[in-house]
Amino acid sequence: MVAAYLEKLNEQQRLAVEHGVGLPADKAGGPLLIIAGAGSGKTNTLAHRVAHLIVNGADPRRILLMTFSRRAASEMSRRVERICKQVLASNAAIMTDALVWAGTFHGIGARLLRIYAEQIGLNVDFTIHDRADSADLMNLVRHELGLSKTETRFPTKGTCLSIYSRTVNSETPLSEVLRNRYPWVSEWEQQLKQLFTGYVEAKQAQNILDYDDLLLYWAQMVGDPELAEDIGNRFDHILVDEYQDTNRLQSSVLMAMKPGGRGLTVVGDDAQSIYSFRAATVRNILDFPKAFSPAADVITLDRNYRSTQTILAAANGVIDLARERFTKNLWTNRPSGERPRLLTVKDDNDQASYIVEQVLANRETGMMLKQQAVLFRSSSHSGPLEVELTRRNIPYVKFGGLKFLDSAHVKDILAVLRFAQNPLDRVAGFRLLQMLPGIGPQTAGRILDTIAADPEPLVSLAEVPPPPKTGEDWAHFVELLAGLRQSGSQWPLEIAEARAWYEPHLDRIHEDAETRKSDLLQLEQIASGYPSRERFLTELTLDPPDATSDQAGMPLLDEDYLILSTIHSAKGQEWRSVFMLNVVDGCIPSDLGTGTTEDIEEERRLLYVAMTRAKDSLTLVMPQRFFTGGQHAQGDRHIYASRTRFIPATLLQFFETATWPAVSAAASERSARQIRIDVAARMKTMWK
DNA sequence: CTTCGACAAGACAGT
DNA sequence: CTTGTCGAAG
Repeated sequence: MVAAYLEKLNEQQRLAVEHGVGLPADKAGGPLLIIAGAGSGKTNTLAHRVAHLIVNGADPRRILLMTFSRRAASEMSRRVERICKQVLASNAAIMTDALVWAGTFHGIGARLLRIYAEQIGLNVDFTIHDRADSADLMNLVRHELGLSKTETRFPTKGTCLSIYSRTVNSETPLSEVLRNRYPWVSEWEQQLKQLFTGYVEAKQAQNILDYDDLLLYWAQMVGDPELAEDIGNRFDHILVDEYQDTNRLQSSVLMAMKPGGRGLTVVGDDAQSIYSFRAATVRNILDFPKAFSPAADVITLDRNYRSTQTILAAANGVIDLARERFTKNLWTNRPSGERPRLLTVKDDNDQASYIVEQVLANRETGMMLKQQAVLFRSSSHSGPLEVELTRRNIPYVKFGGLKFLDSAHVKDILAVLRFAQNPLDRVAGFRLLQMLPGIGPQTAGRILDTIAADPEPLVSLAEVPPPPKTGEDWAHFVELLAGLRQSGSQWPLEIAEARAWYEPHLDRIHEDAETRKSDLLQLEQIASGYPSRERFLTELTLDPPDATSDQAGMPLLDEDYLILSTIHSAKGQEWRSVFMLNVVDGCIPSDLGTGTTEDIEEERRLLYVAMTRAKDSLTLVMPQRFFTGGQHAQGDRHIYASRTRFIPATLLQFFETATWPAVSAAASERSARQIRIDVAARMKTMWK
């Protein structure tokens, strides 16, 4: 007999859901790997598995569910609740609300570290640095060590942090990382070691963890057998989504928590591995089964429910050419539709015009804007399209690229809060102090040194002699921080105080103060949703709002809007109609950093991921003239691009090739000429 | 000694 | 658009 809520699953999905549930105790809960192809109902299957566990008596508080983003975690919780409702009726909400351990690896790591802080000699009040803060700190150390003034150029702060991060996340010796990924900086190995030592010391002195530390400390923590057992025993079931995009460090953590693999389920698809630049390794998923004895069971979901037969055939064609393949091709029962379009246009302006025209035409046939998406390799590629959409008054939301939190004024306000939370945080303090007139790097550094020596840094701040040229502003600043230090319980109010203090400086520093002020109001709005300053800072750092929609002026949620997204941010999503920009060599594969074969292979998987997002209609657009980056908007540096190497002539059979606009080039040139105003004639009549 | 404004050269993807 | 460097001015 099959429970009603499992009836809609196919045979493989049901096997994955029921695996180990209801078996005799010694057989139950062995490790499980689910290879889930694109559109194979992965999220649904995982949600059913969680629900099935709960319905069969598992304690939801003892289930650890790790996903790639917070958004994915809350989506999963929602689905689990819906499924449980069919069985548990009104109790379902209570049960699934108890599903408290759902989040990203980093988020879960931060929570566990706060719980176990004392036992591992960590100050529980640590603050977390995001990528930019970490890079700034790296830069401070870099200057202190005199590495910024070397004869030949020392790598920039960003590169240094990337090297550090990769070394940590891939659990690989520095020399090897340099040899394989950064050969051009290998001469600096000794200096890098020195820099990284200084960086680690600085973090510890300032009570700061960076993203990598959340995993690294976690891994160290479970390296102790007693702690490993204690932490592992908190959870009866651990489920990990998107396993192909985890790195060595993450898999080490998992293996230490569940050495025998009991209660461990991982889900992923090696064909969709697109995060190796972040040290993710496809080996995790490939080596998972034999990491245990007896080996983990493997269940493959290869039936695609998303795309039409024709779209799937083209996507399969692309991934078939991959150098290494581990999973088989997807199949579907969905009927064939139109073949995907492979469209040639003149340049990126035409590309934008075409997409706007097509999107509007689709909407005429009843396809909401929300059911359509435009994907691109790199955030900057959507520029001309965004201009055109704005001009034609078409609402859109963009995922990926510049973040709300990356804008200077938002960082400034957050620095106020971070400094109040952790006065040892030099990056925040540096940023804050230098906002005051008359204070530069030197003075700021001296002040921070002085107060860091005091057990109550914020109290000693009041005793610092006011810098001569800062005037009134110094008193205001001291007053603000004294207030923030005391008003711990007045949480959402604090951010208003910080804003009130900041706005005069904002006016002084930035031209476009008004638009920035509305961003700050927005930030205050977001802040009011969190219970405390500490939670706000932690969660905002770990899970930044990921669409520009979170900024002021976003379309309301019930409005219709077009989706613009980088391919990376499109992971796990689907739309009826998908357009992809710049399907040309130099763009995909990107001409930056595509030295190695592995890099190229990853770009191929990116194209595959993009194509498999489409349900009914897929259009790949190829501008012949492609403007290269690194120049002003009006610059004219461009390349004559050719079709991406991932769609060689042998694959053209899967596509409908076309050119747009359909009219001849000469005709379009003429009509363009007619639209122009006759400036010369106007000049002649100007003085009459 | 320090700050500050002006100027010239790099940039991807994102927890 | 940011970051490093320069020279002028306090």
